[in-house]
Amino acid sequence: MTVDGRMARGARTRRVVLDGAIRLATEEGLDGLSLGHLAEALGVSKSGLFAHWRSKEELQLATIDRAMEQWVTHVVSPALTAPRGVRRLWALHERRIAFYAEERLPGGCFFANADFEFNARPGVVRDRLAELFAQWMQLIHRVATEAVELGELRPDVDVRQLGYEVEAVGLTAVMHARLLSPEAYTYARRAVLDRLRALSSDPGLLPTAA
Amino acid sequence: MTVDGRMARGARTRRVVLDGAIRLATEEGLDGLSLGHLAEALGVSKSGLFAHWRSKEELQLATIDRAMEQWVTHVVSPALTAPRGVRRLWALHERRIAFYAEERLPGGCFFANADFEFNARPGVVRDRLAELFAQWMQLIHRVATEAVELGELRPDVDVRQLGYEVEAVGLTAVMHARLLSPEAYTYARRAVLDRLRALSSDPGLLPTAA
DNA sequence: ACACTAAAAGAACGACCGGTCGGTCTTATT
DNA sequence: AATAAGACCGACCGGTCGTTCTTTTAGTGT
Repeated sequence: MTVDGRMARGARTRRVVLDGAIRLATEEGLDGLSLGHLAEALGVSKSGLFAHWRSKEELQLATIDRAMEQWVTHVVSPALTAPRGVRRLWALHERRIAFYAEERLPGGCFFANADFEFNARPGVVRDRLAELFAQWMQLIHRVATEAVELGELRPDVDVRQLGYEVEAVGLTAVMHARLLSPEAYTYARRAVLDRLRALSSDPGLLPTAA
Repeated sequence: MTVDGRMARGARTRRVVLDGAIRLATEEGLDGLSLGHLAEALGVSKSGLFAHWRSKEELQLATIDRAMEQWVTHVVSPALTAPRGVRRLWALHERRIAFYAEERLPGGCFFANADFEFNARPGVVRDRLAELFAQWMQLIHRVATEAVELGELRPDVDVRQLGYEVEAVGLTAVMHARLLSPEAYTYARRAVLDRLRALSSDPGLLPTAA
């Protein structure tokens, strides 16, 4: 198995550009981001970007997919090491808040920002964001359902309702923390922890305080 | 008391322009909004806008203040007709969700969108948004505190924690409803109603179902 | 009728936008 | 050694951005 050095170089560039695009997009918006700024921030030429993506929209779609890869790496995968059930649901929320609090991205949450930016802008970018959002909610629902099936959450729990609440508390955290007070992270942890403990058949599975 | 027709005309124009700016900003973003688009949508000239605001930033600030007036008119004031206490807190949330569900604005919630757009953009616009956000949270805290003092909410309720949860559930509703499913409004109502009923000394003050 | 004032339009500006083009350099194929 | 392919650049395109300057229009007071 030989590696084509040209292709490898291109792949490396694409990764670097997309990571830069994610960072810049959290600050300027996914659409507000200009190719000139991006190229300048990365020390490449604007036209060089078009060698890898044929339009700004294509670059936006690639950026979204790359951001999801990062999200899976830093949030989803670590959470999946927790045992199935209520502990995994808690881990998912806990990891998300931790990811925000680490401030790995300069402008908060890529998806939260993009979802609010594009929820009223028809087009393929909005559609892709909606699709990934649906997948994310399905993940939450699945993990919650497992907790119910394992008997760790009360059988009358509405997983859609619970999923909405967990998502809402998590989504708000970054913005609230950045615009008003970092205490938001504490509130976000406690809100979900208290809720899950209240719905648990064995609260001992969860930590006592956030 | 005589009215100068010229000034009255100017004031009317300002109101019309700001209302248009609010609507357009929910779709294109408060910064993404261009003066050309705004002028065209209103059937006025771009330069005419500068007769009333000296820069785009000034217009953005005026738009924010006008949006807050609308928010007070449609959400806060109606909610304040409810009796002090837990019913008023519920009314505040209920009115907010209703305002979203009415789809009075074409692009969702002006403040939610703007807060996510500007939370990483230093400047006077961000500062003004943060200030209004703080005031809004203070209103929630005050109404919740009244409910505790009246004995309608359990005395050990942390109003900051509760306020965060109410705000999170409300903030998420529009985006979730628009991007994924209008059921979000139902979840948003039930989440807060269940929470308030659970913390109430007399759940009979609140409706039984959302 | 006239001067005065505020509102609004028109034309133009430099800067920047997304995007195209011809070309160079590097690497792989034959 | 010749050829092809991919990565990347500088120059440039038409168009739009926020902003300014000049002019016209509409309404007020004498």
